[in-house]
Amino acid sequence: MPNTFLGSIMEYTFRDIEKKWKQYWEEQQVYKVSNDSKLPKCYILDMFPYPSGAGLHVGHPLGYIASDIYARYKRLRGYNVLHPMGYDAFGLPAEQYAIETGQHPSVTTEKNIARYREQLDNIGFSYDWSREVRTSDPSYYKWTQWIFLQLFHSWYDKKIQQARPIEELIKIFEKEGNSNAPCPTDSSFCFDGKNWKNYSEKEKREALMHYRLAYLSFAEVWWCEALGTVLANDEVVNGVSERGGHPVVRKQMSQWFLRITDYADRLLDGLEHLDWSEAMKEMQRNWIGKSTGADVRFDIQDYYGKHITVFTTRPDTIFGVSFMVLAPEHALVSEITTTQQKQAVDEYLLYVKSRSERERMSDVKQITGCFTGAYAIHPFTGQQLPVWISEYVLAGYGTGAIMGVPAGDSRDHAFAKHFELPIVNIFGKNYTGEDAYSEKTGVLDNSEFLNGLDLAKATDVAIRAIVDAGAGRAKVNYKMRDAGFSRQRYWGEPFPVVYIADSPYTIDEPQVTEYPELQHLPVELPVVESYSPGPDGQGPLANIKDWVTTPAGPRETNTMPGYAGSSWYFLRYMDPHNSEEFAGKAATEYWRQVDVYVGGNEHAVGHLLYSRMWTKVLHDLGYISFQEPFKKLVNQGMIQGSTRFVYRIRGTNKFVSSGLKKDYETDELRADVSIINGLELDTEAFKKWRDEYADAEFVLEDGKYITGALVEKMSKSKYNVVNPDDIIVQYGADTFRMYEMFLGPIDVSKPWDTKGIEGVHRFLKKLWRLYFDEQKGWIVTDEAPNDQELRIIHKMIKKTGDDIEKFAFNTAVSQFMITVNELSTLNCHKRNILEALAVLLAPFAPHLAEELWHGFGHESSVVNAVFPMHEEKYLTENTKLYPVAVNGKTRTELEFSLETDQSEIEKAVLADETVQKWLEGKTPKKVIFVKGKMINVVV
RNA sequence: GCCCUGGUGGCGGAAUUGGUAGACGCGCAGGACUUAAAAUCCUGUAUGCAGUAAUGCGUGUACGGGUUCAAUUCCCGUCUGGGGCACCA
Repeated sequence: MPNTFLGSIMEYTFRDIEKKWKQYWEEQQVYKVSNDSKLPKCYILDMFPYPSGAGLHVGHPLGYIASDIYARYKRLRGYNVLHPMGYDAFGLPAEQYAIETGQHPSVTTEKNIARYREQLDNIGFSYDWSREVRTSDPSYYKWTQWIFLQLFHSWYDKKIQQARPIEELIKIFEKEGNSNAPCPTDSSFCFDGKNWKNYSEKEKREALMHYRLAYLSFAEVWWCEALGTVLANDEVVNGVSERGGHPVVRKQMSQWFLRITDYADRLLDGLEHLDWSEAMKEMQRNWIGKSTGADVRFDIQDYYGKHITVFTTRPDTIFGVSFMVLAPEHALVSEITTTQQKQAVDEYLLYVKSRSERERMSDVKQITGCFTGAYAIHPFTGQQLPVWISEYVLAGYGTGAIMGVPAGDSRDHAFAKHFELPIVNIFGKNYTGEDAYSEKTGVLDNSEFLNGLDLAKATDVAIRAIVDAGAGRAKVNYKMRDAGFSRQRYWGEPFPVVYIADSPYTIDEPQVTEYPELQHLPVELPVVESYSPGPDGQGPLANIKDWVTTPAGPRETNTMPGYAGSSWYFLRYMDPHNSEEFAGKAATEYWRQVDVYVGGNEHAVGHLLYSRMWTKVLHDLGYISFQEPFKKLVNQGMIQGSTRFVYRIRGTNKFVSSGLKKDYETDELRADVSIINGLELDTEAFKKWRDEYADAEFVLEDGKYITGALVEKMSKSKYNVVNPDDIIVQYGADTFRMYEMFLGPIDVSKPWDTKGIEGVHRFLKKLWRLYFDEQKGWIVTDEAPNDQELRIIHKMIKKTGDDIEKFAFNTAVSQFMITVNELSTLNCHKRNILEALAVLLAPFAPHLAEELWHGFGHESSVVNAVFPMHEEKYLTENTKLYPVAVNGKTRTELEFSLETDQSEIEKAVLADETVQKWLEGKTPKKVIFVKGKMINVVV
């Protein structure tokens, strides 16, 4: 075999090899995917990244490498594989950076993307870059806006559990009002056909707003007076703004919402058929938080016709109520608070305004609240119940009010104890007086007609009684709330909305048609000079008069949130250059769902729920024929950083090695991982690292400076970031890819350790030497393989296939090492074995595999090779060395044929010398024999 | 606080369905080759005790219980690391 393709150097020269084949792939367009193929399809998708200014660190590509291996494997198995990549390019950090540096987000984003691309290309992915999408590209967000229009023009028909066009709802309203399509947010809002016809245009639109899937309503945001802007949760730290530490308060603002709650049941039920981890499904179930119970109405004393409605999952405990608690934001608070209590309530409200929802839920030990002075009336006993407000009741959950049942709920119990409110024991002996009894077993007491009833059965009886008394109804409640869809920001999709007489109209509505210039999609984000917030908490767009002002009326100045563009991007990859539709029907019908979706589990609820909702909406409206976006989901864990510490003797510029630090009073400081080899600090590099350390002195141990180490999140500020580019320069992309996979299971977090990569690199060099000799060059022979060699390669074939299917890449890499070790020991250089090995290697180390593949004389890329088949006959063994245990402890090993039956084995085992010794003359009770596994003698 | 998830040698990790715990790699120690180094190769490496040794016996998968002939694996409780909790993406 000629070895001219490599010149005379016969070492593993990964730099040349990788450069050569990257160029070849590019020239041959081997990763270009067609929508027109007879092959079965497979759609493998990575969660696209937000292109941050910091670039990729070694943690980011973990999932990308895994999906790339899977994608390459599927191609070898004969699939037409769609494996695209793009950028989630809108987001807060770019805008923040713009505020700080004055650079336009589109400029910095462009720069960051170029950097990401360069880093991604380094790693040798098989992406079809001709399909790249960017959410901030007008040709992309045109369709994000278009989907928003569909949401605006649709409502959810509960009867058929499907979204329908809003025109159909208008026809229903004209005919019969809303009796058959009750208002999703306010069941008391009723009208008939006649009412409808008499409504003004404005009233009609307000009524419809209660039904639209994208609608305008009010929500609280963090408002910072000093900065004159709305802040993200992230930007609020310990109750003050992160920038400047200014005070912040919750403030009501007009916001767009998506009516995701209408889809709650379908989002819940749809989980059943998804190939996602149980944990991930469970998180979504908890987020949706479906619970069944009852709405119960309590009249308010001295306020005729006013009542407090509570949602409870425990109507069976209705006789245990001894007080009521409203959320501080509850609309009734201002109405029912008595003059005597007003000051106290106002003070309490002020306190609550500064508290985040998180704090309110977390601080269970700190009990706060305030009496309103008002009383509610128990619907059965007529008893007076004091009405309190407290931060532990959240306005957004249920009805924003609860009935206090101290004997049955631990928070109510703590509240009653703290404020010395009465506790009614309705559980007999089960309630001890110490803690609430929250089990659902036992019998009720002190509960009138429920007395003696089993708790499990009492719920239905109680609900019936509540309904009969006209005091409420059975109710299903969801913890999930509608999704806030407005951001007071610049760097996001503008809404295709204008306000006419203060009412929002989308640009495709008839009222706007007289202004054709307004009807154009996309509504492009205007170029701005400044990113400072607009007046009254509006976003920066409000400052651009030219843009805001249109002949029809002012534009909406909010922009869409980060998840808008990412909720449907997987559809765009199918047909990324389509200018007529978000994606053509032929394309969506061919590619359909994503077969495997790989990404971090931090997206467990947000992104994954919104994508599922958008897919269902597009399905309901007839645009696509499937209703789940991601069939199988694989979550990758994080690669953590390994931070290094140096110890400075207090008040000096002298640093003491880790082992000696106990002798001094020291300060622990982070040092950059790049100037530390293992644990040993390069003291000269350290001096150069920062000016302040230029004349640092060191106290060494054994002539070395040993640093301290800690595993934590990889981040720039912790100086523990490792850049894949550096690793690739030193070891090559193939080593990097295999090492990332070798680190451990894909789904768990593990620390990065640059030292360990040597092992994988050594392995690739060892593999190389099966094919090449340093002096002789290509040494593969046509000699026929023997049985032992065949067994090795077939075991390898089976293991690789099985492991890739399971996403168990770490064990696949181990198996490669075992195989190469075995073949090296056997001095095997046979084509029959090594050609198959090269193909198996292709998904993991594509550059090296391509080199080897061409070494065999192939003209086409290994990407298009065929994955070898394993043959069972090489895998079956006919004898087994059984571990033999006495009373569960392994004492010896005996070899038997797999055909040997139990009685024969028993005989042989009991005759064995070692077994005899451990039996100590006793007769065995029984012998447990598991064929192919083990033998256990029980005495 | 609530929800999800992890905890196995000095380190990353392996272990079909409950069936020989520690595969593979790093690190470390010793050796070969070399003037030397790098590279490469070989040997050993959970731990305690006994033994010159081969080896033998005991302990051991965060901790405490339980089920089982047999538990890293199943059940109950405790401790602890990580992620999410609705405007970071």
